[in-house]
Amino acid sequence: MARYNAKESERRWQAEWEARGLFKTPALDSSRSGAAPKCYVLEMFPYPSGRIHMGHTRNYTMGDVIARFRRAQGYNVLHPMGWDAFGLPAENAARDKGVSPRDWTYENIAHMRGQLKMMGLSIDWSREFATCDVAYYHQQQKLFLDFYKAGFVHRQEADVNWDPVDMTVLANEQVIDGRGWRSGAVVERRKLSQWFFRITQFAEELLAGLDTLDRWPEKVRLMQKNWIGKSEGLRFQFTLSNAQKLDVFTTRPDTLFGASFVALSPEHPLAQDLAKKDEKLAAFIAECRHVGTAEADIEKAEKKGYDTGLKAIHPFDESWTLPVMVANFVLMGYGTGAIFGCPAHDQRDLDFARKYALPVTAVVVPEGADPKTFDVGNQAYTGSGRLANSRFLDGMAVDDAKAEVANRLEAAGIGGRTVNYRLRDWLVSRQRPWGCPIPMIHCAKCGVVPVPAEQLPVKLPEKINFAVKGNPLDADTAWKSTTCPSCGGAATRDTDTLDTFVDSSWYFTRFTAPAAADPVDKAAADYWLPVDQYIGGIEHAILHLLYARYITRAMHRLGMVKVAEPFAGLFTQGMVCHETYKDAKGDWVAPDEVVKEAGKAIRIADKAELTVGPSEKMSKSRKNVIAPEAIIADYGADTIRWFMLSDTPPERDIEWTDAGAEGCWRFVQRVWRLASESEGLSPVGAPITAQDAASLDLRRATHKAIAAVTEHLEALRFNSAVAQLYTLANAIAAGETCDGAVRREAIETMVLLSAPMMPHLAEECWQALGHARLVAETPWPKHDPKLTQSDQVVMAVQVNGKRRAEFAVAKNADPKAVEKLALEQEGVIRALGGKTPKKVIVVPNRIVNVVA
RNA sequence: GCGGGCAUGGCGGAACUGGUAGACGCGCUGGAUUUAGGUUCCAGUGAUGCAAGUCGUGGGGGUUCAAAUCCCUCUGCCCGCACCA
Repeated sequence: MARYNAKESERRWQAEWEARGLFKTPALDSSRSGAAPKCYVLEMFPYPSGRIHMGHTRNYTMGDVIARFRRAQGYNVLHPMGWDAFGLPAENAARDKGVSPRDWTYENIAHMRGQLKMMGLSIDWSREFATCDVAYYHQQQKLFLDFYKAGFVHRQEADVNWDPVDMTVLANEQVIDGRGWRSGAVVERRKLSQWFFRITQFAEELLAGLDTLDRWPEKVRLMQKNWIGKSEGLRFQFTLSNAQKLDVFTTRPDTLFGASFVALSPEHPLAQDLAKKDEKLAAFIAECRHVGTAEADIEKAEKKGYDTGLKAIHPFDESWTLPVMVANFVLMGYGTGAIFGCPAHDQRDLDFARKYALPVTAVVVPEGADPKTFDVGNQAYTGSGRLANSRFLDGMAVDDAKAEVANRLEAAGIGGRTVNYRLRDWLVSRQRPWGCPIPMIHCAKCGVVPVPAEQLPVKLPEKINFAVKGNPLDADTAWKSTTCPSCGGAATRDTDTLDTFVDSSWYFTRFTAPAAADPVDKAAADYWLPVDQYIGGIEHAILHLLYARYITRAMHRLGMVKVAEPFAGLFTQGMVCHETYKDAKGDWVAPDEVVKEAGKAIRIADKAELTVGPSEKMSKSRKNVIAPEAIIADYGADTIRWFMLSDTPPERDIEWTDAGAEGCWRFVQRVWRLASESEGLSPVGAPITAQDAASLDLRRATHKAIAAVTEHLEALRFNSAVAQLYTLANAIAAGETCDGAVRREAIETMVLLSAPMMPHLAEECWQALGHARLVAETPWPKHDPKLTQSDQVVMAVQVNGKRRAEFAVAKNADPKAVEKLALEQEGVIRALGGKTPKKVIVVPNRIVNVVA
C-alpha cells in the first residue's frame, strides 16, 4: 500500500477548497443565516515580521479547529485573517536596508500569506486587510474624529513616558518595570502636548464589564481588575499655615487622629512652587527625579523626605498642626499627589516616621488588645479592630469610623467621598512615521482643527525620508504644510501617528464588513459581534485586550455597535518551547545542528557532546527555533497541526520534540492505512445489521468517540479530543474482523472527527472511502445515545476503602441485589476474613464499599 | 511586599459534580515480519514482592464509608502588580 503523500495531497485539497469557495463567509441575507446560529472565530492577527513561527502555528491551528468544527455543526462561521502592519520593525528595516517600509511590509505579508495558506486554514481570505492599507486607516481616521467630536479624545500637556531608543512616547500600559515594552530601554519623563483617549471615563464600565466575561480566563480578568485599580475613599482639604488649601486622598479616614505628617509628591505643584524659593528643596526634588528614572529598583529605595516648614491644620482641631513634608514615595499620578501620613497603620508612613522621628500613635487596636499598651513596633497594623486615641471615634469599628469622619468632613464642606482609579488616560500620539496619521491640523490662529471629512484620508507620504533627526513626518515640510480648514490660512498637520494598539483595537469589528464606506456597517457588526472565540497569547492580557474593550465600549456609546464587550470567549494559549543546547565554549547551538544519541546531544559537525539546557520559549537569542516551513516540507501541515493539539493542554506551554513530531507523522500514516486498506468494507451507505459482540463493541467505541470528541472540542480540550481519536483508531485496528458496514461506520467516523485537526488527510481518506462530497461539506456526526450507554456496568467492590474485586452487573440493578453480589465476590470474602460487615454502601453503577 | 496559579510514572499528560489513579501519546524492554535501517505487528512498562499482598498523586495533619479531588499547614516552582495612600 502506498504511503500517504502529504505534500501532494495538501496542495491538491487546498486548491479544491479554494475553487469551491467553501470558506467564504455566508452572506447576511442568505437563507442559511436566518436559521443557523453564527460563530465568529478569531485568532489575534499577526504582525507581518516576514515568516510565521511555531507560536503562530499553534494559535492558528487551534482557531482553525474551532472554525471547521463549528462549520461542520452547521454554524455560520466568520473566520478572517489580516495584518497588524504598522510599527517599528518596518521602519528599522527601511533604515537598515534602504527599502520603503510599505514595500517591506507588503512583501512580508505576501510571504506569510503563502505560509499560512500552506497550513490549510479555513479562512475567508476575501476579507483580508492590513492596517497599513489606506482604506483601513482612512476609516480609523474617521473613527478618531468621531471620538473627538464626542469628547472621547483630548489634547493635553503632560509628563509622558519617553522611550529614548524607539524615540517616541509610550502609554502607561506600555511601560514594563520602568522600561519600554518593545525596546527595553529605561523610560524617561518628558513634558509634551499629546493626544489622549479618555479611557478613564470608562474605568467603572470596564471594571464592571469584567464580571460579564464568564468565558474569559479568571487570570486575565483579575489582571485587568488590578490594572484598573479601583479604590474608594475620601478626598478632603487641609488648610495650611500660609492659608493655602491642600487636597489629599485617603482610603483610611478612620485613622485621621493618628496622623503625624502631611506629605507631597516631589512633582506636586505646591512642592514645585516652594522649590522656587528654597534651593535645598529644589535640590531634593531633583534628587528624587533622578532615582525615579535612573533605575527601577524602587524596592530598595529608601524613604526620604524634606520638611517644607509649612504646617497643616488638623481638620478636627485647629490647635493641632502637622508638618508638611515633600516625600519621595508619594506619587503625583495617583489621587491628588498628597497624603496625610498615619505611621501606625501604614508601613511606608511608619518607615518614614521612624526615620524622621515623627510621632507614632496607634488609633486602631485589635479586638481585645489594650489601647494603652498596644504598640506597633516596626510593623504597621493594618488589620481590623476598634478605634482608640481618637476622641469621638473611640470604640467604633473601622468601617463606622470611616463613615463618621466622611460625614463630618462632608458636613463641614471640606471633603467628600470619591473613587480613585489607578488607570490613566491612554496616550495615543507616537512620533513615528509608519503609522496612521492623526487627522488634525494646527493653525496659529484657530488652534487645533480637525481635518474635514472630505479631505480624508490623510495619507502617508509616498516616500519617507529616514535620513533625518527625529520624526521624518515632522521633517517633511511639504507633507506637513497645509491650509487651515477654518480660516484658510497656512497651517501644519499633526505629524504624530496613532499608537498601533489603536489599529488592533477595532480590526475585529472591521472584519465584519471590511469594504464598508464607513468604519462600521451596523447590520454586519450587530450580526457577527461579539467574537465568539478569540485566541491569542497571554502577553496581551492588559494592553491589547483592555484597549479593544475600551474602543468597543466607546463605539457602543456612539451607537456604532450593539455590543459593549467585543470578545465573549477568550482563550490564551501557551508558548511553544524547545530544549536548548550549548557547546563547551558556552555558545548556543541550534537544534538542526544536533543529533540525540543515547540521551546525549551531539553536534553533527564535530561530534562534540553538548550541554542540554531546559526547555524554553523558542527564540533567536537561544537559537532553539524550529521553522514551521521546514516541518511542513518534511511531514506536511497535518502533522504539525496534530502535534500542536496533542498531549499538552492548550493553555500550557508545549515542548517541540522530534520524537513527538515523528509520532504524529506515524499516526497520519496509520489513519491513511486504516481508511485506504478498505478490503471487506461494505459500500457507502450500506445498512448496519450485524449484532455480534465484536461488532457491537466497535459500534460502541465509535459512538463514544463521537460524543467524547464533540464534548472535548466544545470545551477546547484539544489534547483530550486527540486522545479519543487514538482510542478509536486502536478500536478499529482491534476490530479488523468485524462486519464491513460496522467497520465503515467506525472508519468514516474517525475521518470526520479528525477533519478539523487534520483536514487534508481527512479529505484524502474520505475520497478513498468512496465519497464524492468533500469532508468540508459534510455535517458533523451525531452519536446514538443507545450505543454510548451500555446496559451493563462493571462495579468495583472496596473493603474498608481498598479495592478487592469487581463484577459486571445490569445497569441500574437493584442495590440490594448488588450488595448481595458484592458480598459473594471471592476477593471480598478473603478480605473480610470471616468478619461481618458493619455497613455496606452502594453507589449505583459505580462502586460498593463494605465497611467491616 | 501584595495578588493569583501549579505540583500525578522516565517524559507530556488523563481522571465527570469526592467513587476502580495513571486513559492516550512519547520513550523504553522483549518478540515477530522485512534484503538492511527507518516502517509495520504482538506482548510488557508506577514502585516493591516468587506470590497473596503492600506502598503510591510535593511534605505533614484533618473531614469522610471513600480524597489526586474538600479543609488546615509547610515546601518548591511559575505568573502578574509593585512606594496606588
